[in-house]
Amino acid sequence: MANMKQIAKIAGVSLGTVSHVLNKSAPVRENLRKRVMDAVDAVGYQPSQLARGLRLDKTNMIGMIIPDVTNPFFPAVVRGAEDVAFANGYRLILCNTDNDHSKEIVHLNELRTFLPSGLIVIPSNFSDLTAQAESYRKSGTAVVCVDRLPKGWEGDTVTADNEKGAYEATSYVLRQGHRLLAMVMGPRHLTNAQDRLAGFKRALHEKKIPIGPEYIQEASFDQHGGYAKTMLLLRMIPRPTVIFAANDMIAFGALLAFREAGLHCPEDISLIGFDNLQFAEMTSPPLSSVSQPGFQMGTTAAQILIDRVRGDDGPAKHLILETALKIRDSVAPPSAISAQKSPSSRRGKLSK
Amino acid sequence: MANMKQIAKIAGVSLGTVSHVLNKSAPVRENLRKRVMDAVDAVGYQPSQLARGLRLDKTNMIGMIIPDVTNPFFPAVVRGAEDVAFANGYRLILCNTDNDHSKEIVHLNELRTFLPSGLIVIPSNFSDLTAQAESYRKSGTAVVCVDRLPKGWEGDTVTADNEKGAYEATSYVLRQGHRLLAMVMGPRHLTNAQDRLAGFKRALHEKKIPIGPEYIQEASFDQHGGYAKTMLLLRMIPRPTVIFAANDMIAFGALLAFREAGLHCPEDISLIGFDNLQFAEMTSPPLSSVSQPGFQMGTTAAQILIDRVRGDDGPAKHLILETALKIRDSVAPPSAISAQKSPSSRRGKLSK
DNA sequence: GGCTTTAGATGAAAGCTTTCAAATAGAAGC
DNA sequence: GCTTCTATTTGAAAGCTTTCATCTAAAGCC
Repeated sequence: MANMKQIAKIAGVSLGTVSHVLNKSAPVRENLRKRVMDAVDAVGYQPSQLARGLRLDKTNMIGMIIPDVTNPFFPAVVRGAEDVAFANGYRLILCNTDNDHSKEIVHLNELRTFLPSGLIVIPSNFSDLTAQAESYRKSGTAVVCVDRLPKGWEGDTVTADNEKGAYEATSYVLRQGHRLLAMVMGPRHLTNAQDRLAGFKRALHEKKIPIGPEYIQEASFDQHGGYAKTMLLLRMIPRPTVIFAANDMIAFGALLAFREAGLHCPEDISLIGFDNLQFAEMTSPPLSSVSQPGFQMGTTAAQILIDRVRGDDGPAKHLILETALKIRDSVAPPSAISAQKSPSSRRGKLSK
Repeated sequence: MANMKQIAKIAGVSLGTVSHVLNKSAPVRENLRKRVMDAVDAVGYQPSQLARGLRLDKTNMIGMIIPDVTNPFFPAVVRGAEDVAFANGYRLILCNTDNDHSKEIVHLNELRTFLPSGLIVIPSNFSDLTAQAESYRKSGTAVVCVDRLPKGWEGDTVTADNEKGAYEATSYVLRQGHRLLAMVMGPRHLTNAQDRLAGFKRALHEKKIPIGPEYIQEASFDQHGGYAKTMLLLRMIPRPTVIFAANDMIAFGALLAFREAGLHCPEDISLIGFDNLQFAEMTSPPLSSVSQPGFQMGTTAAQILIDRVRGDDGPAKHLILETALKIRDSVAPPSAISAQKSPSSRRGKLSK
């Protein structure tokens, strides 16, 4: 591959001049400039990002650390980030942690040696990011945290309005007449799971609807967790008339559980999810869900990052993006249930 | 960040010795080795990948170029690749092309300047990869092509057995008694689309079932394409009794079209997909589909790449991974259709 | 004990860029 | 035409690693 030295030779100028032309770091007379550019075009020269990074103490790379690309919510975030990164000349190094904070640490340590301009992180469980980010920032690398926050985090964040989204979803099922709600929440130590729970509770509280702690089940944010905990909930007496799944994967698991229990949704039991994955509209029944702007979370995070790289050193930013309730067919008024299937004994409890 | 010079100073040895200890590139007496390692541990030294890459003319990065992470089939491939890459000390730079070959070229040109060890590419439409890869290989960078092949490609490949998978799916619907088949194929210029079409045709040919060209519709590999072309097929007379969708996204589009046309699947019309996406089991009805080992395609590609980097210079490898037919509920015998809904006039044509 | 051999350790160079101090060329002024 | 600036241009150094030719010191041999 061609290097600047060769360009300099072809153009008959010094190394420094080539650099100045390329970076506009000093005025260069037009004729020289042209000779340099011609040489660049002639050999298709492209500067070595490695040498550049080494010299500048910073590369055009952005480390993107996420739990798992295979989890359907994350690709949109990644894509959003890649889009604005790419548009601004940055490239993404993708790292999966599997939510394992020791794997996260490995990535964090290794990424440092690439001198990335910044890091976009969806923290793992029990993430140690706060401490690590400190040292990153010291060396001038921006870190922005997306979707959920590690303990003690005070830096830039981009999250969805989980609390409000959950509140609205819950209010919606309440308006549909449900009074016996259950939630399959995400892992308690995850801030987004906490916020969704908080929104759920606020809506209930506001309408003075009591809920027993056994109607709030914790599960991992996946189909398996959703299935298992829904099974549990279905056996409770009285059985809840609606389940709020803390994300769509959990909701899909719930749907599986419904199917296995011989319950029809929404006739026998209603369900509402969170994330509004692409497939929510394809399920049976189409799943009502709180839409979360994954792509936009990615673009926003990347944009903040790039602003930081370019010198913005204002106070920490905390962007909270709006959610939107997508109503489909998985929630029906509970009256339908009682009318159709519930034993009257349960109806009594329901109406209380 | 600490560098080797500091380690050398702390350990009281020369720069070269530190390097030899770290890389085991020369024997070093135990006491010195220990002093070096202690110093390394003390400051938490990690070698600069940039300087290393610059010196070695090769980094531990692998460029992964795909159409779009947001397309549900690709994350598994990415994840598979990342897993074995990571396990072997390599890192992935993720690039989305949106199937735009000019964007692909930009990535290809830029990635070069990182001196990656290799490239794993799912080529874009009309990809120029063949020419570019030539020049990459000249500079010692391995390139392996996944899922589909660009024109004239002769290097390493990892693909699914698209032809056989499609053949088996088609044979299956044939065994179910269908005689009036239609296919919504993928873009004709994509090798995987071609292969799936070929398998489809082979199965028909083998059973001597004729098919009019209008029953084979070309669509982009997405929901929108599937929807539009299915709508077209539904209007044909006679109407096909089963649609083979060249991938699950197309199948989801078809399902949407069915719904809109007021047709029930599989009672009124059967459907079979390809990819066996995670969500195929959640659709209504659960979608029968040809399972493609996306994750394994990723791991295999990365493994081949790493073997190449480590010196394997044997002839080009062409790995073809097995597919498996996942039978769910979207295909039923056509008799049910005729019995239930078809006007008798159509039944006559069907039986021909 | 003196000399050869060899294992081990060292310092410098190279890989490619940016930047800074220093040098040069051209222009302006008289 | 010569001096003094100013506007450009230049060459070298630095950033961090690996590697190679050299050098040192210890071991082996007679």
